[in-house]
Amino acid sequence: MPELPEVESVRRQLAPVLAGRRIERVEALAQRRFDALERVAGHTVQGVDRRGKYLLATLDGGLELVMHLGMTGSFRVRGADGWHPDAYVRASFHLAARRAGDVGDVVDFRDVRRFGRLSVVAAGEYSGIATLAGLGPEPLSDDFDPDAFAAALARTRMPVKPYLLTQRPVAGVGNIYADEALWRARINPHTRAVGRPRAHRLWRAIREVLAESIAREGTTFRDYQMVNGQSGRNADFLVAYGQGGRPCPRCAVPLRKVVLGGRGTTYCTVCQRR
DNA sequence: CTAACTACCTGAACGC
DNA sequence: TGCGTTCAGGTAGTTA
Repeated sequence: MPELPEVESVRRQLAPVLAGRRIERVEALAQRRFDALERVAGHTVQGVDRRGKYLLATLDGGLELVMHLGMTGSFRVRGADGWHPDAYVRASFHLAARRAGDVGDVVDFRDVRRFGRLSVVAAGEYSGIATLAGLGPEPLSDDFDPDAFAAALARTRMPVKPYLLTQRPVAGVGNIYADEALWRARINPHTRAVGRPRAHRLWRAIREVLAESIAREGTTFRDYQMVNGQSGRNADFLVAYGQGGRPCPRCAVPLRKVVLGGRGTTYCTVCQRR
């Protein structure tokens, strides 16, 4: 489901729920993608940050809870916004009460397809999470440098779109925003040699499409929802992703949908020439 | 080390 | 209605 704008929207709602709270215990299914979750018990969340599509909760005692929503993951607070657990809750975090006498909240992790990941690691120790360890720069920070990005695109021999999806040249771009940014930058997704001028256009387009979507709290098609259960509002603004057959907003030629690197890919054959 | 495949899960939508 | 096929916003493991 979620790419950077969706994960950032979740982070903004999850951080105030978890920050400063002690996690008393976790109930979790024994799942391949859950690791050392029991270690969070008794630790207090100091803050919730984000890198790319990963949510990172810093805990006291030098621990860190790494969370990835996969395709269908979401967090909900039990009893809030009409949420009651269903058959797809895979883990539940029981938080200590804020004050003596209060009832502690329960944060549920719901994940239909079970591609989500929850791991407890020593703070900053990402060697067991290869994609996070090799993650590219944050696209909306000063660490995302246009010349370094151009150099990375020049180095690879992969087509540009699958390369973006590896998370190595830049963090947080998935299938939706790759199609949107390539359309905006007028770059064909199959291109293997992106020169400096086009790389700079793509650099800008990535920052624009992500920032615009964050402002609308992300793109909802089906599963993605925020901690309050609401949808993002960006779906109505997509011009490429999911728009195959519809006229290109720039040149009116029908957009083409193909499979590239195993992922559905939509682009304009006229204004995104090879 | 890179790049190409395949595997992991489940449900919704679609074709017959 | 029922059944089989395809697709889905993402990695992670294996192979060449």
